[in-house]
Amino acid sequence: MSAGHTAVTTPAAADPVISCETPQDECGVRDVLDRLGDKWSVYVVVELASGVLRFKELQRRIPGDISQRMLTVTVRRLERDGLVKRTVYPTIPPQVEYELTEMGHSLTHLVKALSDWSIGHRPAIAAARASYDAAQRP
Amino acid sequence: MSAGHTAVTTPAAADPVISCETPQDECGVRDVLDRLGDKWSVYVVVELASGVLRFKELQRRIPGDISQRMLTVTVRRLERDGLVKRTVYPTIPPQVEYELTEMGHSLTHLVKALSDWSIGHRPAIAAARASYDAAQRP
DNA sequence: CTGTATCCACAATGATACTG
DNA sequence: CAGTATCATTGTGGATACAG
Repeated sequence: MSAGHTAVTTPAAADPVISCETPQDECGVRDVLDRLGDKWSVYVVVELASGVLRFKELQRRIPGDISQRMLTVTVRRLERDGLVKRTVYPTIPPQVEYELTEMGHSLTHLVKALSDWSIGHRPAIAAARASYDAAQRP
Repeated sequence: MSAGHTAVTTPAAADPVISCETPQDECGVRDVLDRLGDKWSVYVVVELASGVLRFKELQRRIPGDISQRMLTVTVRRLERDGLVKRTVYPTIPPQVEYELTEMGHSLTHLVKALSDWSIGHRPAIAAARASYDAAQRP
């Protein structure tokens, strides 16, 4: 080990949660996180998890009033990432169907786990926030 | 079923990934997603997963050069949510240790799953993007 | 060392109007 | 219906200076 700095908090350095070749690497986790992190992608995946939907129907089902523009942007990104398949029927009026790809469906399991965790820990998080806020404003 | 609109894409409406009381509800999933979605929280959780770390050491380990300000903001949010415990030793110079709470550690499993999925599907996502981009620019 | 306080740049989102 | 284009607004993050 290199000397030269205090060893006060030399950490366990146990099993890393994300293992990369280089420490400064992100292993592409950010790619997925960016998609999960934007405001609407998760909801699109969630809605499409149960079946094929047209644009307008998808828009109606997503909680929180997603704008036409943002739904377009979001499904395009998901399509580009290979998570969503877009099928255009050249009818009048136009009809476009969206569905998850196989990879998209595999993400569903993660979203489900995320959802379960969120719901399960919601009270604890709320309590922690209340406690923290109370401590900050005596 | 209500008549009045085409039943072209009546979806399966199978098992919902996220089940809420009201369709417009989010079940607090967004609370967690907001934390997972910001630029640094996941990396803080990842680094703290392997042990206790001081501020500066945490900053050094996080990939991508997090600024002092953003690290402070991030750990404060995590602390408020009850995911991180902050311990201050009133020494000179000051010494502050960060560690995951039990709840924080439980999140680690999710992050691990996320990481695994990301790494596993990284090539597929890259291929999908390349394919999509190629199709857009003939 | 571990912060806090400002100010600033830019990306993400939203509102609106228009089109095939 | 399913978009695209444009503009306005907001949120998030980064740079910097300063403090206990």
